[in-house]
Amino acid sequence: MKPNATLKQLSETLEMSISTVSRALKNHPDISEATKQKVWDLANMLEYEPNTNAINLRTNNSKLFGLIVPVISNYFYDSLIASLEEETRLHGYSLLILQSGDDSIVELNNLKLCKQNRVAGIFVSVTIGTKDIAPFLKLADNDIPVIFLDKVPTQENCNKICVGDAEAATLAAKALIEKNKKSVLAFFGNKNMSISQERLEAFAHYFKVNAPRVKLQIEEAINPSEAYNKTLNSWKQADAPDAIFCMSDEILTGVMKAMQQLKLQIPSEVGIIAISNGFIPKLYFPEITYVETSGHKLGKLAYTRMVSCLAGSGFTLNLKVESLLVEGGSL
Amino acid sequence: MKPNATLKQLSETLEMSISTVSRALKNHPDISEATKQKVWDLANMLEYEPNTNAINLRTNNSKLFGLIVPVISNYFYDSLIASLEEETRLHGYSLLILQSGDDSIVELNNLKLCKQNRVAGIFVSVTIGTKDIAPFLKLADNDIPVIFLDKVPTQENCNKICVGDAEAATLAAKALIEKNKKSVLAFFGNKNMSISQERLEAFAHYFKVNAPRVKLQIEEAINPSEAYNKTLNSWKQADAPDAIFCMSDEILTGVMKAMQQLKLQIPSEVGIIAISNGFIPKLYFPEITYVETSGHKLGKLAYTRMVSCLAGSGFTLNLKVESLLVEGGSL
DNA sequence: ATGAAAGCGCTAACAC
DNA sequence: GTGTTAGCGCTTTCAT
Repeated sequence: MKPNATLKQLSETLEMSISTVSRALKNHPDISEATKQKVWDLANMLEYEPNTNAINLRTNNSKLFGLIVPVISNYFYDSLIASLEEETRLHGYSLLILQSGDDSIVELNNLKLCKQNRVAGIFVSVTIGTKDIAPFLKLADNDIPVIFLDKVPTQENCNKICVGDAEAATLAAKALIEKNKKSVLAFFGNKNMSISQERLEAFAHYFKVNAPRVKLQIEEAINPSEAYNKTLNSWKQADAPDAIFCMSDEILTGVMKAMQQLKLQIPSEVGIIAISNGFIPKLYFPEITYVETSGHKLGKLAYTRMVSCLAGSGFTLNLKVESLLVEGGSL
Repeated sequence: MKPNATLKQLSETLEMSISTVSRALKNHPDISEATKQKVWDLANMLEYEPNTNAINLRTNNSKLFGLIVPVISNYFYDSLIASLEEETRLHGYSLLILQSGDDSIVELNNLKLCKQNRVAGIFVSVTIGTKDIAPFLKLADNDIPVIFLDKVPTQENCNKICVGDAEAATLAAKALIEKNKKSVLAFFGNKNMSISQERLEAFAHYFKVNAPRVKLQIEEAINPSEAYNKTLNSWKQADAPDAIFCMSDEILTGVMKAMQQLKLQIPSEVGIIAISNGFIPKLYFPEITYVETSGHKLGKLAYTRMVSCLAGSGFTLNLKVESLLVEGGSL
């Protein structure tokens, strides 16, 4: 067990003061080239690595962000996380990633962990059961920015970055109408989630205004198998739909499984469109037409917003990442 | 900007010494109940949170592990990471997750970050280009265990946890033979990766020994579209295979896209079997039969091994997570 | 150009 | 049962 090298150790063997060594290592202009050289040589030889804990303690700030998400392994979050991790790392920060498992108690514990680690800022995608966001907002007192991502609270006075739910749903509705679909089976997720509500409202509204005669069958599907079963049921009825809209990848997978079972031809017998991150739609033939809601873009945007907040942006902002239609061959 | 509460602050307003406060907060038996009560009350009121940096500095150890992976967003890693994060967190540790982007320079930088943060141990899945693992092995000098995961180096003298490549491939081969398949198209990934080599070798060997008359067509597919194209090509030939083996999810997605395009009936016209984490196979109808290589199990096993190492297990170990056949309806 | 010294927040050995 | 003290590794002000 060889302990890590320290400034003290370097200073002793070099017979210099700790401050000189410290300055040399950060290329302080006051230090002579000769001294720097000696210091660097020994530091390299001993594989000196500065102790982040000591630095953070001394300087009272850290290059660490916290990220709290319901779960890492998910159609959407994995790309969001990947993007956020990369963005922070490339800017000299690290990311402490914590899963809440969609449990608000765990979420609060994770928040505590972030505080104890004196993170410089927090990104959080709240659980479905998070009612009280006061614990998060209180961080503002300590100048710790909090950026809510994707699953955001309904309150107004906070920084939020989300997918443009209404915009995405509207784009999908528009595409369906343009393809002249007459009977659309539309799946939305858990009714209690704002994401479902907003997508549903915008979707239904667009049809009402622009194509009131299209038959709209709205269904709730809280998981793939529910989407699967409800799709199969629809084809047991007399008048099957000529298009299906899937609010999420989760739903899309269930629907597509049913499509395969029913051996339906896409798009000739039935058109499919989804709102998605883009990975799942590309698994099928033909590839599914989808409105992209990019986790990657969301991560980048969130980081940018964090930087502004750190720089002292006083107000709160509600940002949306733009959606766009990606044509597959399914509609 | 309200700074965080400190022991000093508490001790001053309570007119006690810092050590008393510190002891009270950790329920040291020496401290009277009355004192503890007072301390806790104030601590709660002021939302005192111990400063992890100070603790780590003082105690010279941290409750932090590092995890270095090529990429977070991946068929396999996301579940591995999720499992590892959960496991560590439930045991009081945090996980610093770093992506190398499959770049060995970045990987080395990430390693440095881990050192600077004085992590208690490191999990790493090396990049495809990582030749020299000396920088990792050197951590043993500092009593920092290193556990290689999944993508492991070929050297022997290190702790490795991987999927049982040979076992998984053998199980798949066995299943194909039992189903009496006569002509198998088998896809393997990048030939330079040990994972491909080991799976291929075991697979081919099992056929050679147990069913030498089965026609085996071995193909390399380094991404989904290559698997897709080569599958399409196979059906342009006169004698199409009666089964396809996919070494990975990545390959499976390409193959299945081709299946849909060719409108082949599974399993009547062609049987499919894959080695997979389990998510992708369940997207299709019928669900794909696969040999499970679980990222979840791998994560748990890795954590367990880390604990042993921390407890002083001197030797190195090469552990494999068991594979098992999961029957879908595709074979 | 270099050094001395204080102090970040905390723990723990040693007093009493 | 509580207080005193030293020190973890580092930065930074103030001297020289």
